[in-house]
Amino acid sequence: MITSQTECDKVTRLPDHEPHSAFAPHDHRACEARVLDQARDRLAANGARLTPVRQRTLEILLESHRAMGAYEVLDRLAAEGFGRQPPVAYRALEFLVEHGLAHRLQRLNAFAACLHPGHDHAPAFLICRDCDMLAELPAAPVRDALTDLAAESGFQVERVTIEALGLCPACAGAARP
Amino acid sequence: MITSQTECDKVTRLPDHEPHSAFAPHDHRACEARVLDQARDRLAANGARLTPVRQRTLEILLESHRAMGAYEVLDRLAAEGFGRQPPVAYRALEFLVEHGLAHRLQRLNAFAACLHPGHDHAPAFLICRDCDMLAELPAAPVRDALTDLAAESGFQVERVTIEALGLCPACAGAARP
DNA sequence: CTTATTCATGTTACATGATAACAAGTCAAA
DNA sequence: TTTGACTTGTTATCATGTAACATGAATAAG
Ligand SMILES: [Zn+2]
Ligand SMILES: [Zn+2]
Ligand SMILES: [Zn+2]
Ligand SMILES: [Zn+2]
Repeated sequence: MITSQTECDKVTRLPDHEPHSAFAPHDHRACEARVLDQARDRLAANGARLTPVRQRTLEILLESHRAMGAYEVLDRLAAEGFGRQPPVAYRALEFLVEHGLAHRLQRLNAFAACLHPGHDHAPAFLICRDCDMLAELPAAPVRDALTDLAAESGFQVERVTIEALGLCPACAGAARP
Repeated sequence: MITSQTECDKVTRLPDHEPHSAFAPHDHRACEARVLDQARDRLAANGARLTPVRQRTLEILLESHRAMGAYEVLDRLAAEGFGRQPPVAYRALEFLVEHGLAHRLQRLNAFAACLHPGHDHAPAFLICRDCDMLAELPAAPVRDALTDLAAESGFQVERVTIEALGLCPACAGAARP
């Protein structure tokens, strides 16, 4: 494990790194390219290799702001000539998660590309129950509230999972016009 | 679905309902009996039936302050003469969750008895990575922090999962003497 | 350059988690 | 007492996740 739970969270104030929420309309090509670049930098810094399967896995995750199941990823990889057995996908996904390039969504048993891989972070997730879109949120305030509460009973928090299910702006608007 | 996300959270200030954290040493027999009683009351109020499988499932969950996998519960049920097929356990567990008598732990793919079933609530969970013990925490402050953050991007939060992994007081003490 | 070592990729086989669909039994209201 | 809702059980199948092992590629020593 290389990433740390300590989150930067300055990221939301740096337009270059986090220009908008995933929910806001945006140039997604640029979004993909930017993340891929940052990912490459980060791996180089860590001395880890972005091999073809790994890169392709990241690209597949990056195609949309949605979480994908491991088998969905595997089907894509297999169709492109990579191995067709589960460990192929799980290993690539695990690698990406370990290096902070993807997140695992516990509620969904699924994975999603990290949108600001330049920073170690443990974000909160907003998952739209209607369109499956996903956004990362700087979780520091939320996490701190939890860590404080836990400390009252002597519990030492190490890793936190914060996932919200609900309606994204678009779907909320469509439901109630 | 009968339970609501709206949490009472007054519960921690009512010694009768939440005398102590699950981590603190306590008379667990009394703990079990109290929860079982409250569960009965609640089901009666809802017009739902606590059938033998359901009661036994709840009792099994209540034996420890740990989360149990569905198949672990199933093995126990089967050994006591109930059905030995997965739906037997999943249905009982689903019933308990629907009526606010048990929680599902997303990180663990497991279930745990609710410790204060007298109130609708969506607590945060503290999970000890060493001894697997589990505690419920009133999550209102944490949840509110998240709901506010989400609102800034126009997202409407409906359900929230908050689970922390770390060390309980006992295990933290043992690790660093 | 060659060999040793590590890391990456692929496989098979299996373990664990979850649900669909159907049959039979139970219970209470009409 | 019959109806209809609910409960329990089954079989069968799907979904998710790993262990263990063999082969191949990249890197590091020698
Ligand atoms: Zn984008
Ligand atoms: Zn949506
Ligand atoms: Zn107890
Ligand atoms: Zn512990």
